[in-house]
Parts: sequence; C-alpha cells; structure tokens
Amino acid sequence: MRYSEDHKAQTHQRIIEEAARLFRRDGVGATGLQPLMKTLGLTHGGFYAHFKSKDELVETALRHSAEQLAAASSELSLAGLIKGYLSSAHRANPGEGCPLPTISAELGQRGAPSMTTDELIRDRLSTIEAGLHGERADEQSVLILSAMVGALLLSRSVSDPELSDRLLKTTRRLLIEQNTSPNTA
Amino acid sequence: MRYSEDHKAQTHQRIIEEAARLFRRDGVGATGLQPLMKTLGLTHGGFYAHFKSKDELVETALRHSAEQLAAASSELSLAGLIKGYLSSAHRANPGEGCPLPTISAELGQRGAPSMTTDELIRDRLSTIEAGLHGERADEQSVLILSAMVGALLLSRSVSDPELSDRLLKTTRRLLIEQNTSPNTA
DNA sequence: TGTACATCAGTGAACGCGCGTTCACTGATGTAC
DNA sequence: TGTACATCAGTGAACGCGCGTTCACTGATGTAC
Repeated sequence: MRYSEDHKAQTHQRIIEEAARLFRRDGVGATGLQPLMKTLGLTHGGFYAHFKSKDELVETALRHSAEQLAAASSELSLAGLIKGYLSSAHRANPGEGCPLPTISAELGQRGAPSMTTDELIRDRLSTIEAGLHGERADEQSVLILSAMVGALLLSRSVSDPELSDRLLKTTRRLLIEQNTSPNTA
Repeated sequence: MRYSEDHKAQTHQRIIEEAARLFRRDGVGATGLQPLMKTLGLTHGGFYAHFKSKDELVETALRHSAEQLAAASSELSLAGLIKGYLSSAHRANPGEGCPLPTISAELGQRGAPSMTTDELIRDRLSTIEAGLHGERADEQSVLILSAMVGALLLSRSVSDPELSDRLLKTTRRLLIEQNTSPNTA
C-alpha cells in the first residue's frame, strides 16, 4: 500500500519518539524492536525501511532526546532548571526526561560512546554556566551538572522513598542556595 | 567428582567475584552466565549448584562490591576518598570500582531495586559525613556523593578525552576545595 | 586393610524464548498513456 | 476519462544466535563395613 506524501516521514518520527521514550525508561538493551514497532501498530520488518540498524536508531533517538530537553529548558533561570531537573516529576518519568542518568552508563559500557553524549553535556554545561555569576562559572557548572545527574540517578535507584526524597530534595536545595542569588530564584 | 571440603565454597566465591567484576564493567544484562562460567573454567550448568537464579547472583555480587568498596575506603580521609573516587584509575576500571555509576540505572530500570543499593548509599553518606566539619554535614554529604557519582558516570560516557578529564578533575578539585580544610587534605 | 556404596560439584545436551536482521511478498496509490 | 503499470511502506515468516534454566548423567572422593 502506498501512503500519502508525508506518511513515511510521520512514521519515521513516531518511531524516533517512541524509541527515545522506551530507551530512557527501560534501557537500550531491554528495549526490543519488535515490541517497539508493535506499540506503534506496525510490524517489526518495516523497521528497516526507516533505519539501517538498531544502533542508528539509538543514535537518532538520543539526539532527539537531547534536542527536546534543550528546547524545554532554554527559557528557564538556573534555579528553575535545577528545580525541574531535581523534581519528583522528573524522577517519576525517566522516559520523558534527561537521557544522561538513564542510558549514558549503558552507552559507555557498549564501547561505542557517541559524540551526541558529548554535545549534550557541553550544551548543558553552557546553559548552566550562563546562569552563574561568579568568576569560576565554567568550573562550577561541571559540579552542578554532575550533582544533578548523580542525584537523579541515585534517587531512582533506591527502594526507600524517604531516602530517595532526601537525595533529590537536599541536592536541589543546596545547589540552589549555593549557586543562585535569592532574588533571581 | 567430589572435591575437597572447601572446594565448593571457593568456587562459590570465585563466581561472585567474577560476576561483581563483569556486572560493573559490562552491565548486568550484557553479562551472560555462560561466558561468566567459562571464564572460570567451568560449564554453565553447574551455576545452579551455587545460586537459585541470575537475580540471586546479581544481589550477592552487588553486596560483595559494596563490602569490598567499604573496606577499601574505610581508612581514607575525605579528601583521599574524593581523590580516589574521581581518579583516572577509577574511571578506567569500572569492574573494580563503585557499582553506583555502572549498574544502579539498570537495577532501577529492572523494576526490582534492592535494599542493597540503599545500604550502600547510606554507608557512603555516613563515611562522607564523618569527614565533614560544618553544621550541615548531613546535607552536604548528599551533594558530595551525588557529584562524585555523576561526574564519574559522565566522564566514562563521553568520547572526547579532554571533556572527560575536565568533568573528572574539575569536580574533584571543587569538591576538595569546598569541603576540606587545606591542612587535612 | 580392602571393598562396596553414597555423595554431589560439575558436565553438557536440550528446553523455549526473544533478539536483530533479511527477504519475498502485498496492495493502495500515483503516474503515464 | 479510463486503463496499465510502477512505486514502495509495510507484512510476516524465517534466519542464526545467545539467553536463563533444567536435567540425566559422571566420576573422584569420603564413609561404612
């Protein structure tokens, strides 16, 4: 069956979006192409009309996640960025959130670290740095990003909800106190 | 064949140690029981004389990693702990290092977060807190642990060695500067 | 001391399963005449 | 305007593979007599 002009482009985009969600929520290795395509109401064979391999989809989906996140946080103040990143909502929805705590370990272990991770991290560092005032903003931005990623990762890995809250909220409060002036928060 | 008295206990321990290494280096999902047993010069069927399931081994190996790490860092000052954690050696050898940056995301995604992760995190927080002097040592310890885990994770996920170094070394320097007095470092 | 038997860590084939990937095919639509 | 043909996104069976797990078996050693 032949479809309307932009039908393929739409399907292509739907695959990327669903993959970006599942890769972050369940992990890359734990996400099969067959279940992924089924979720979209398609059969798995058709996947290869859109992507050369699963690896190519991983790369594309990671880039999509990065762009989506960049767009969502571009208007925020530094305090707003930290609040959103270290929020219960972000913790509860890894599929819609930052890919760094969820899939960067796996990508590193795969032995094929992509440039996209580098770009994502550099972007994040620039955004944070732009919201800082001190002399060593470039250095402090590294500490802030590391703490945000680490705190979110740990808060999701823990089974005790109180410990999870403590990790998330304490990091959030200290980062805001130590890096933003009260009136701009 | 029947072996000497403690032979089984020795094999049991060898499985745990190799698993702890491979789970951290390659990930839990990417580590098969068949290759694991082969590495030890055994066949895969014998695995079930030692463990009920792979999940049980995961739990046991994680606990082993945690205890090993606790022992290795018990004598260190806070500055020493931070230096060792955010060192090139630790970055280069995930199999011998902290399990938090390597497998906690995967354990969280599996949906079966274990109490062992909680214990490991609480232990680490206590150790860090004991090395701090200010009033809010309990809060600051959370920030420090988050930053250490995040920085190590990111430094391993990146493809540009310069960016990796920047993440590792900047976080190390700032954490030490901001949390230890010069004479005790 | 010598022999028969019990033990059980480890063997290796087999199980069903889901994985990523390939490929001959389908059939609705667009194009050519 | 009506018909023949080309296109190609999507179908679904099949491929080899490695996974976790099961199980009947092996055979060196310890124990019982």
